[in-house]
Amino acid sequence: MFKKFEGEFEGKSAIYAVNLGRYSLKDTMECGQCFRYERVSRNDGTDEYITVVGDELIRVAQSEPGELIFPEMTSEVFERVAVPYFSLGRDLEAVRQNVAEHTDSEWLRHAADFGSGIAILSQDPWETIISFIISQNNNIPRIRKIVREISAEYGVNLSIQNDYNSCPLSLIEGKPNENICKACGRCYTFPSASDILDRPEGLLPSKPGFRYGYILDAAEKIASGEVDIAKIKSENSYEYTLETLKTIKGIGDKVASCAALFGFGNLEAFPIDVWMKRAIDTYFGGKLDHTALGPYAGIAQQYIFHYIRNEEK
DNA sequence: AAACAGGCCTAAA
DNA sequence: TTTAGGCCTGTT
Repeated sequence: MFKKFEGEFEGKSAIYAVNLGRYSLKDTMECGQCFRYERVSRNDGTDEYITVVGDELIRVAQSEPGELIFPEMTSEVFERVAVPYFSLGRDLEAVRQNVAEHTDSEWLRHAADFGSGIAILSQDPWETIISFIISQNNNIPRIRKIVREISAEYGVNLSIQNDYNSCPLSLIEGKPNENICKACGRCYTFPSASDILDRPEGLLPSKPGFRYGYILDAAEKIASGEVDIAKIKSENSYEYTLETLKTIKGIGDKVASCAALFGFGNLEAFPIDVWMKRAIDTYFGGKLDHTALGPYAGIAQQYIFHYIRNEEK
């Protein structure tokens, strides 16, 4: 189990989380499960990630194995936001082992070892739904751009509100500036469903294309309660999550299973996209029964995805 | 410049 | 029940 202690970082108070095993901040943030982070190179050669989780602007860096630093964070925010979001309580080695026990594939066991530093983030379900609607027939840089622009259009600028000096451009400019921040767009909260319904045309500048109607349908069904996020959570059933989400226009198996895995904590969810199809064809003889992979099948999916994208090439 | 990008919808067999 | 086109936009 990880340990927390309060310390200093660059002359300011910070939270340290240690004893995190093989936790890899880079692999966790960049394996494709989230779209709202910014990587900033620090003077000491390490990378810092800046992201917005709910109403909190989060800075985090990994300076050495098994240790994360959260600069300018209070203990309260750490416990309430960072621990669940970054899934710090999960024993990653136990997950890797569980996946290894559920497969005969030597290749998968190797991929699991390679990706054992990946943690599944606990992202906001609504934001996850919209993000993965946007992801369809799209590439990652553009997904990130659209999500960022929607946030800047509707959201609250936490950089200014909290008087942080932590957004990438403000570090250069000296302090947050409304105009610069609007152009940067990286420190804004994500809008609620009703924010979008109040002014749907605010989506247009980000050019979501044919996904525009899908986003609106999701906003309508969720704002009206026709799709009830709290109920999906309390049911805690992968099947129920999938079937409910798929009533939203523009959500099929792939998008629904991504939202289930990354937003609702259904760790047995196994999203199958073009990359997974290729991997299954190449390494599993064209068929893979993911239900046999156990309670962490979704993490096995991340191992596979991460491996083929980072090791093979 | 045609094809493709971490899909889904609709229409037609 | 399965299959083919089309779809916004941006990039190569």
